[in-house]
Amino acid sequence: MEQETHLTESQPASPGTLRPGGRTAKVRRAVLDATQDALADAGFHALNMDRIAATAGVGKTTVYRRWGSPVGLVTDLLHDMAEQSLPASDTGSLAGDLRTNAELVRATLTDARMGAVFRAVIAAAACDEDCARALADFYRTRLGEWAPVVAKGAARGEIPAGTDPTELLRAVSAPLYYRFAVTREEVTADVAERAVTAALAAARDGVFIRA
Amino acid sequence: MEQETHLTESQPASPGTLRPGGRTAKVRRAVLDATQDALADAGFHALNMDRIAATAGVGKTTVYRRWGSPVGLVTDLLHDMAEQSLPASDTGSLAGDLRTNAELVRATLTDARMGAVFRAVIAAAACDEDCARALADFYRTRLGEWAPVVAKGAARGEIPAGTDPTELLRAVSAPLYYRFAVTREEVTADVAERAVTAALAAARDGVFIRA
DNA sequence: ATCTTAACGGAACCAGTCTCCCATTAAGGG
DNA sequence: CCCTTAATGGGAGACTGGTTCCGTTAAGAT
Repeated sequence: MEQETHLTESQPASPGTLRPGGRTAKVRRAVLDATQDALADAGFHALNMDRIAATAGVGKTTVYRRWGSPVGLVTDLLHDMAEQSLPASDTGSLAGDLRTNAELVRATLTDARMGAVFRAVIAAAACDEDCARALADFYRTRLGEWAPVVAKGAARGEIPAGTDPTELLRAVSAPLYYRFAVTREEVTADVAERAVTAALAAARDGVFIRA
Repeated sequence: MEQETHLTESQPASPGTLRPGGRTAKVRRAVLDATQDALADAGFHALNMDRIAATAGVGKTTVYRRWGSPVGLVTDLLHDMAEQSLPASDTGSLAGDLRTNAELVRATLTDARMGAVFRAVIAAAACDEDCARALADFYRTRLGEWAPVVAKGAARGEIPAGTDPTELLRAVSAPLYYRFAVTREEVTADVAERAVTAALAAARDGVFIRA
């Protein structure tokens, strides 16, 4: 809603888009870094615009003007995270690739810093629609990066043709995130392994064939 | 942390435990109802102790004293929700029972009121350890109620003996909650159906046999 | 090099939240 | 039925987080 506010005022565009040179970019970097730090060691509820401005070494007016609110910060952080994509693996077998994927997700969620960030992001998305959209985009991007892995597996005949790649990938991630965010159980290597095995078993049975 | 505060003071116990007669119980009921209403139509970020007190027709001091903070309210609401258990189904086949379970979860998450409550609860749990524990307890309870359904299915030979009941149930719920809380995709009947089919396929393959 | 103005930053200001104090009500025991 | 005291309730005051104003800095154009 802050976003809307200054758009409807006399401002021609949202700040940072018209003159995104050195200073503006530096400010954004500092603020997003500070945001991630804050989320990592205090969580979303403790996210405070004022403190972010202080640790980023930036005027708090700037933070309020450009991001508007704590969820605004998280939303932009999410956009930033979506931009820096990391490539999918290629172990030669679908099972191997999915195992790598699951292990990557597990490592991220288990990592003290990244785990806290993801927790915060999920909480923020539960509070705000814009943030929810950014989160959805983030995962759409991530799943899209891994989809070719599944397609190749299908081409090799490891799973039936017509299997929906992202559907299989979701099946791998779901048990990990479910434990991480909902039941708050520990996400062990065992859980990741079982997620892969289960998803593959279902895929072989043709459960994920696109309708 | 509020909880701790008045425990360490001169108070002998937390309020409401020593004299839980008519009034105290009535206050709790009113406050928890108001909390659920507030979560349903404004979300967790908008949860406000002051307003809760007003709509519950209760002094705000009472709300602060007994619950301390918004997460405190949600935590207690969660305990309350865990207490009112609803029984598992018995359609005669494991597939049927799991389908009922998945459909129940889907209906809950899709329902405007309950969906909002669950979203809020997940957000709150991401912010606070006590609340996280309460959430974990809630699901431990729920899964425990449905475990017999799986055991009976195993006894009937629909899935291998030694299958971990709650593990199978988690596999059914995970894709629904993953979409609901993480990727924020729509939780359709189709998704629920596929979750059941996939979980069953994996179970038949012995993926969920207890180590 | 100079100019225009987008974007930043400091400080005062305002508002909504929480806390504390003390009077009032009623639960549970005799 | 009465007494003790747990628990509630109203209101004043403090505090923190957010907003606005206006002067300053430097990006991008000429």
